[in-house]
Amino acid sequence: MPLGRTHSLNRDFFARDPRRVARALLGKVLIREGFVRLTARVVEVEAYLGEDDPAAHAASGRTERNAVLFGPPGYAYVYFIYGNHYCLNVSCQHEGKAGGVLFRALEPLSGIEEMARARGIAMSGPQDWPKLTSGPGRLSEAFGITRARDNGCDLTSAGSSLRLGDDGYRARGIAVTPRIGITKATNRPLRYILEANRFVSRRIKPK
DNA sequence: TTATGGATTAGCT
DNA sequence: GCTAATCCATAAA
Repeated sequence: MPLGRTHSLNRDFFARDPRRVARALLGKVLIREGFVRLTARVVEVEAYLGEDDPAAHAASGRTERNAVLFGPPGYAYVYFIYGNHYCLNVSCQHEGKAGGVLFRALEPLSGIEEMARARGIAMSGPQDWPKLTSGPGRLSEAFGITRARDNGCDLTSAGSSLRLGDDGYRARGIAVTPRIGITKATNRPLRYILEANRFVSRRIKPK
C-alpha cells in the first residue's frame, strides 16, 4: 500500500507537553530513507515527562546518555536496554526542559520485505506482520535504528534518513492506559494507543 | 573499581 | 505464564 504525499512535522509540533505530543503522534508516519524506503504508521506511544516523572530517564537530571531529552524538540533519543534492544524516542519541550515520547508499536505500510530481513524472520503472510514492528525493540530492529546511527538525529528534517511525516490520516479511537514494563509511577495514564489497531502490543499491564 | 538492574524479547511450559 | 539472555549507564564504594 503506497503512501501518498507526506509533509514533515515541524519543530513546534514537539515543543510542548509530551502528553500532547504523544496523542498527536498517533496516526503519523515514521520514515526511513534507504535503498528501499520504509514507512509505518504510529499506533502506540508513551509519554515520559521531565524530572518530576520517576519512570523517565530524565528523572535524575541530565547525563551524557539522556542529553538529547534536554535539548531542542524533535530529535531522536535512542537508548540500549536489556543487553539486546534499542528503543526510539523523540525529544519534546523547549531546549533545557526534558521530555520525550517513546515509540512502542507501528503498523507497517511499505518496505515490509526489508523489515522482515532486518528482523531476521520469515514472513508467510500478513498474519506475521505484527512480529515486525509491534514492540519498541522490534520496531527499532525493523528500521535499523541504533544509538550510534540515530541518536541525536533531527526527525523533523526532510534531509534526515529517519524522520516523521503526516500523510493526512486522521487518528480515530484513541485510548489511554498506564505505561508498560516500568517499575516506577506505574499507574499514571501516559500510554496512548489506537484501540482497534491489531499492531498495538497486547501485553497486559503488570502490577 | 565493582555491582546492579532495566521504557524487552523469544522460547518454553 | 515464566524466565534466561545480555550490555551498559548509573550508583555505590
